[in-house]
Amino acid sequence: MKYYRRYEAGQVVVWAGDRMDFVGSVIAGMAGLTQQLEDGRTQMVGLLLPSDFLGRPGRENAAYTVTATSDLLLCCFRRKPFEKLLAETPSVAGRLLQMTLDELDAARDWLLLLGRKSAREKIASLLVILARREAALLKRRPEGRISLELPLTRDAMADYLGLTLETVSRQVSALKRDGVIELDGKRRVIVPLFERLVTESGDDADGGPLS
Amino acid sequence: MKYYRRYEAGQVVVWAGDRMDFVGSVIAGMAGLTQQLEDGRTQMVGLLLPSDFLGRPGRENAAYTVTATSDLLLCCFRRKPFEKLLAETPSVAGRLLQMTLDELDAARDWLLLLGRKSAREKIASLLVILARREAALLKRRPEGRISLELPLTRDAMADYLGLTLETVSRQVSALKRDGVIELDGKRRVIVPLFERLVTESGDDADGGPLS
DNA sequence: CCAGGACCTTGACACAAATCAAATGCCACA
DNA sequence: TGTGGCATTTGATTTGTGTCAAGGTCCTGG
Repeated sequence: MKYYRRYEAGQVVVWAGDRMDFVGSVIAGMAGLTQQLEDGRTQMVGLLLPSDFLGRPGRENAAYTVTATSDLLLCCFRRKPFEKLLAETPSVAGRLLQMTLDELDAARDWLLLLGRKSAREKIASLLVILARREAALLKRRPEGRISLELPLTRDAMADYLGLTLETVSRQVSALKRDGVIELDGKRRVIVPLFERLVTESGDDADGGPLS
Repeated sequence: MKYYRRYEAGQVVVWAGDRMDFVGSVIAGMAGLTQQLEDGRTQMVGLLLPSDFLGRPGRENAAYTVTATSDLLLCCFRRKPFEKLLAETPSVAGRLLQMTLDELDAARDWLLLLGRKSAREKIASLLVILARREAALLKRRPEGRISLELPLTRDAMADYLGLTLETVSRQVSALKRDGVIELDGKRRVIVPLFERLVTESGDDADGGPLS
């Protein structure tokens, strides 16, 4: 009933509209949920990091295209048995409800970002979120000097932030020039002072309790 | 345990951060969930229409400010008893999970709108959504000539669409000039051909099954 | 009937980000 | 050691939307 699936960076896990008869959760790596208009404009609408849930119980066909943005390891269950488990085990249903509500909150924060933030604030916000997510797995809170993995191409970042890849590149360069971040290769970012990055992100919320 | 609350257009139901010890569902009217950056930039992150659920079980304090955008009638339950009911009645929990998943899908469609659509497409999309929601309550599918209520000020529309109220006004005028819509007063919109409006909205999806 | 205010529309101009176009760096592989 | 391919950076220019400002419409209450 439980099994693993592995994908390389760039591989598609499922296409929007295709039948999907498993659900799963991310063990390692990162995946993006993507929507498109017919003329090709693309928006990433979800970022799946380790511990995130993939799939929707009670739905036959995937609503979004899921792509591995880095090498990805999923822990999967066949959908039907999982739905049975869900119906029979209130604690599992309750857990899934809480996770879904958290995702909804995250999506709503993202609405604020897409609707009202400048390009520079968007980039800073993305880095803040990745840092917080990474720290949360270790039950820590990011502060001071930190280093973080950026398992996304400029293009994927642009799709996530509602920008073009040129604008992403320019703003990353600008943040580097202003000393907010340093780059170690293309995919590792050093943040000399996390609090500075949070200021640049526009929202001064402290990231909430460590739940 | 169950009771009603009534609000006038413009009234605040709860402020973000305030204690909220009830949950509820919308009977009539419309409400908006709103987020803000400290410098005052505002983004509406949810639109509550009749049948929508308000509040989050297991959370003491409201995450968003809720404002009635038109006269509003809520059916409310005290939060604690509701949480007890939720824990004891799997069918209620299941129903709430489905509703939350639907809201998440709606939020994700909204991400695409905010990230990638032009101002004109945003306005058209909002009208399409309102028309579909109104029709769905009557188990119908909008087509041909339709008329719909617009229980939002230009300012609220701007907050929802990630635009300024001036741009909203200009684009509404442009859609009228191009014959896509007609106005009957400030708050009632006639759509001579719904399919045309859908084309203007950018996504050619047919709105899915009538579920 | 007029005054005041809330909401909306329109115009002129500014600016952030998109678009179009090269150039550069980097890595795998012959 | 070179070569081709790909992601990224940088530059020049355009454009859609924001900003600032003025004027209009409609409703309410004196």
